[in-house]
Amino acid sequence: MRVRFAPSPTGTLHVGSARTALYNYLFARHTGGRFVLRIDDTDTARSDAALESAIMADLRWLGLDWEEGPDVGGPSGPYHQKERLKLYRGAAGELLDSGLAYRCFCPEERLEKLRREALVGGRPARYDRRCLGLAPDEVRRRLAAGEPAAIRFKVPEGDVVIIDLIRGPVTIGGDALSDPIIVRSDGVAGYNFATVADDLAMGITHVIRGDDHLTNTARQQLLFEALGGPVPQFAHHSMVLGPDGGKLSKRHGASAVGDYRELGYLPQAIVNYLALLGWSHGEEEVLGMPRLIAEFELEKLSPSPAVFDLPKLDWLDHEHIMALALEEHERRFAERLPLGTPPPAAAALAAAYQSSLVRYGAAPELAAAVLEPPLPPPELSAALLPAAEQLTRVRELRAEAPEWLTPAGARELLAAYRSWGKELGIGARDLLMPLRIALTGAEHGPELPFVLAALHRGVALARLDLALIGNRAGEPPTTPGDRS
RNA sequence: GCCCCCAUCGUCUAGCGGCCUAGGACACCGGCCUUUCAAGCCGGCGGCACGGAUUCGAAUUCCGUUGGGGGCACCA
Repeated sequence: MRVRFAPSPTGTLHVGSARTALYNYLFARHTGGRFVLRIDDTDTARSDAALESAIMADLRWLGLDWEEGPDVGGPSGPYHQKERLKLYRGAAGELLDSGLAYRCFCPEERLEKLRREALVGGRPARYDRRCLGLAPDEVRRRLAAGEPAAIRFKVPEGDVVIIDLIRGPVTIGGDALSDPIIVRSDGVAGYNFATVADDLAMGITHVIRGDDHLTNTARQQLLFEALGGPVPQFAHHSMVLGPDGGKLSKRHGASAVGDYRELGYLPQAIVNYLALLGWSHGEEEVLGMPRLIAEFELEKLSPSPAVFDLPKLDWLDHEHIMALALEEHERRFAERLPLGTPPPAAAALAAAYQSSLVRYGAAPELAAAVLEPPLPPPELSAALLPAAEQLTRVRELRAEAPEWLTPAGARELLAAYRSWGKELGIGARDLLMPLRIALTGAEHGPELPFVLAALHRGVALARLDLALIGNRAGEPPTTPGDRS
C-alpha cells in the first residue's frame, strides 16, 4: 500500500487538508504501507517555499511523518512537481503521438466566452473541441510560428464509473467532462495531469482525498488508463463544513492548523478531533494516535459532510490535557506564562488547573488572575470587615511558613487555620472566602492551597496586610502596596 | 444554469428489515460534590426531512420531492 498527501504550497495547512493528510497517514500506518509527501507546486506563480516548510512543520507538529518526501528523499523522488516537468512532457508527448491528446490554440478570452454562453444557455460548460479537428500541417505551422498552444486530453466517449471505497460506484456522465488541459501553453503540466503521471510513477495504490475532487477523479481515471498504468483505488471523504454549513474557511475564524497551535490546543486533541469528524468510532472517543491507527478503516469514513464543532474540540483538548503526565503539563503551562514568572508559582498554577483547563492558550489569563489580581471592588472589601480576626490568624500562619509553599504544605497550613476556626465556631465559608478575596481580589478562582502555593510569602503577607488596613479604615485601601 | 455527492437529536455519530419505546458523545438544562468558579459524578431535554413503493414488518431497500454541500479554470 502506498498513499500520498500532495499539498500545494499556496497557503498554510487548513484543517480540512490536515484531515485528508491524517486519513492518508492512518491508512498507511494501519496497513503497514508507506506515506509519501509530494509538493504539488506546478502553480509556479503562487507557490512559496516558506509556505511549503510551514506546511511540513504543521504536519510534523500533528505527528504525521512520512517515509518519502522532499526533505527525507526516497526512491520515487524528486518530490517536488516542478522538478518533474520532464516526466510530464514525455508523457504528454506519448499521448500526443497516440492521438489521445491534441494541441489547443484557443486563447483564454474565447474559452471564457464559451463558458459564459454555455451557462446562459443552460448547457454544461465544456470546451467545444474547435482545435481537435486541426490538420497536422496547420498545427505544425502555427507551432513553428511560435503561437502558444496548450495540450488537451481527448476525453473518450461514455460515462466514467469510479469505484469509491467510501461511497461505492459513482457514475460521472461523459458529456459533463470537458477535455482537460494537461500541459499549459507555458509548457508546465496542469494539476490533473501531473497528479496522474506522479501517482503512476510513484506507485500510489490508494488515492484518499476530499469529495470535491470527484469530477477530477473521473478525468484522472481516464488519464491513468490512457497512460497505460494501473488505476489506483479511490476514496473520497466528505468535506469539513463551518458552523453556517458552508465549506470551512478563513471567514469562519480559525481554520488553519497553525491557528489552533497558537490558540494553545494540543496536537493530539486536534488529531483526535479530526479523525472523529466524519468517521464512525466505538463508544470511546478519547483516542491517541496508536488507537486511531489500530482502528482506522477507510470503509468506516462517512460519506456525508461534517460540521466543525469547536466545543467538542475543546472537550477533547481538555481530556488530553488531563491525560498528560504532570511534568509535561507543567512544562506546557509554564511556557505560556510571562517571562520571569517564578517557577514555584508556575508549578502551583499548573497543578491547580490540570483538571479543568480547556486549552493552554487560557493559561496566561488564569495565572494573571492570581499573580496580578485586581484590587477587590468596594463591596468585596466590605466583606472583609468582619473578618479581621481570621485574616490576622492566617497572616500569622503564613509568616511562620517558608517563602514558598508546596500545594501540600499550603494544604497543611489551611488545615491548621481551619481547625483554629472550628474551635472558635467560625464556619468554613467565613474562614476561607475572606482569605480568597484578600489574596485574589475576587470570589472565584482556583482552590486556595494552589493560590497560597503560587504566591511568595512576601506577596501573600502584603496582600493580607492591605486587606487588614482597608479593614481597619472601614474603607477600601487607598495605597496599592506591593502587588508584584 | 448543468453535473456529482450527501441526508438519524443543535453538532459528531451508532444503526446495515424485526433486538429501536432509535443507543453514545459534545453542547444545553437540573442535581450532587465543594470556601468559590471550574472540573468531576448523576439525571434530564432532544432526532430517523417529506411523499410514494416493496414487505407480514422499514431509520434501515427502491423511486420522487425538498434541503444542504461540492464541482463546472491554461488553480490545486
